[in-house]
Amino acid sequence: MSTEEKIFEAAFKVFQRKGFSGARMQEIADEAEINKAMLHYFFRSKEKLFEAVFLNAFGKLAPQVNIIFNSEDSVFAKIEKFTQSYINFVLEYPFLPQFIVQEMNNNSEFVSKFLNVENRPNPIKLIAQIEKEIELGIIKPINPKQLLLDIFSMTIFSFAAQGLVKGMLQLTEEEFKSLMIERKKHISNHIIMAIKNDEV
Amino acid sequence: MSTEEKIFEAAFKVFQRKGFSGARMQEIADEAEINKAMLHYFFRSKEKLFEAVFLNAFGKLAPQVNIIFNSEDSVFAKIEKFTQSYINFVLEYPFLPQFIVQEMNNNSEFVSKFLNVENRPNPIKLIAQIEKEIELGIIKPINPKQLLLDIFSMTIFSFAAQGLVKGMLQLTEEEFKSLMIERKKHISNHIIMAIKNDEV
DNA sequence: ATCTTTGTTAACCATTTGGTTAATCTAAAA
DNA sequence: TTTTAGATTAACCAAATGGTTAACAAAGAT
Repeated sequence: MSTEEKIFEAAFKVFQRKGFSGARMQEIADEAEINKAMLHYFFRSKEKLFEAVFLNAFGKLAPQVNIIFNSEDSVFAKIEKFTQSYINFVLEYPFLPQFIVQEMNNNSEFVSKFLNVENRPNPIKLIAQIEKEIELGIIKPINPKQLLLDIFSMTIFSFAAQGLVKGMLQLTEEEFKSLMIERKKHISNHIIMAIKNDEV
Repeated sequence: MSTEEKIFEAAFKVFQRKGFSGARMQEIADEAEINKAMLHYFFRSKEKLFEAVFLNAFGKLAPQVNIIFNSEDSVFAKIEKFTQSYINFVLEYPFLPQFIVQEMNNNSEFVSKFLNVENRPNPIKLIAQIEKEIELGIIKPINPKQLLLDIFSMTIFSFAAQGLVKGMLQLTEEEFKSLMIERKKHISNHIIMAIKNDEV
């Protein structure tokens, strides 16, 4: 592994567990087992290094989301696929959601950058599709934005607020993980149950 | 307002928008329009000041939650009351959820302290009640912890991940707020719709 | 063989930051 | 009126922190 890669991976870890302002350049250097000057040699500044890490983290999630959101599937199928694949993915990077949510809250300057990235999660097509399926009587009348919030809330929250969730429900790491695995099926069931139009 | 109160309120603001490691003692002093030495005169250290602020923030939410969770209402009524009152409250302190979630993720040392606080949100009684109502055929079979996660996710997420939500849905402050007001009714409708047992 | 580019290190630097101190002020108690 | 206890300030301090530099090593290129 090249020095640059070592730095990047170390920064990825440290920024994730400490956030931007909590992270220390020296700690990243130690984690990477290289001299601190190398951080600046390859990435110029803490901001640039963070930006690289954040963009990479964001870039891991966004395309997945878009592929599903913009496919030809029905809304129900999209909900199933999204929740399943999102949780599967995130179980391997359990601190990504926390990290992204936190830094999008704290660094509003950054936010605007990523909103203009072409591959950002873009729900407009899905919103239109929801409206259509409501007209067709497949889905109960609902504000599509609320539905989107429901989907994101139910999938992302448990990971983004891990500390709170584990604390409140008194969960060990193991219990949390198996609850999340169960949750994969639960979420889509729950949402579809709530919005399916049963009227004849 | 006493100097101590001024400091506390300023710290409340600054910690909320910057987090523990992002906040600066000087910034808090400036916000309070007092000399920085007064912070240490009244609160000894940054940690102690933060602890006071965090405990207070947490204490604003926890009792409300418990009163509702441990009342004699039905589960459906509790869900309605909780989502309504939580969102009402949080609309006045829109950055509290973000703050609590973030710091419970970042300062695991703190977490244990608040878990032992007597007034912490304690869902065991509600869990038992959910199990009972499932047996009675009022609620569909469901893991009560998943239902709790659903409730918390749907109410807290939009506030805790405001940056992400506003960014993704391209919402102005106004639009966000009115969406949250609409959400007050939406959440309980949605959840009850999903878990109500319609079988005869 | 030597020159040049790239990688690497230790020591160093300026600034920031949490925290302290000693002097001063204020107001109430004695 | 004098004492005294708490409140307030400016100046100061040591440690931490992001960042730089100059010397040096390694590896290609000529």
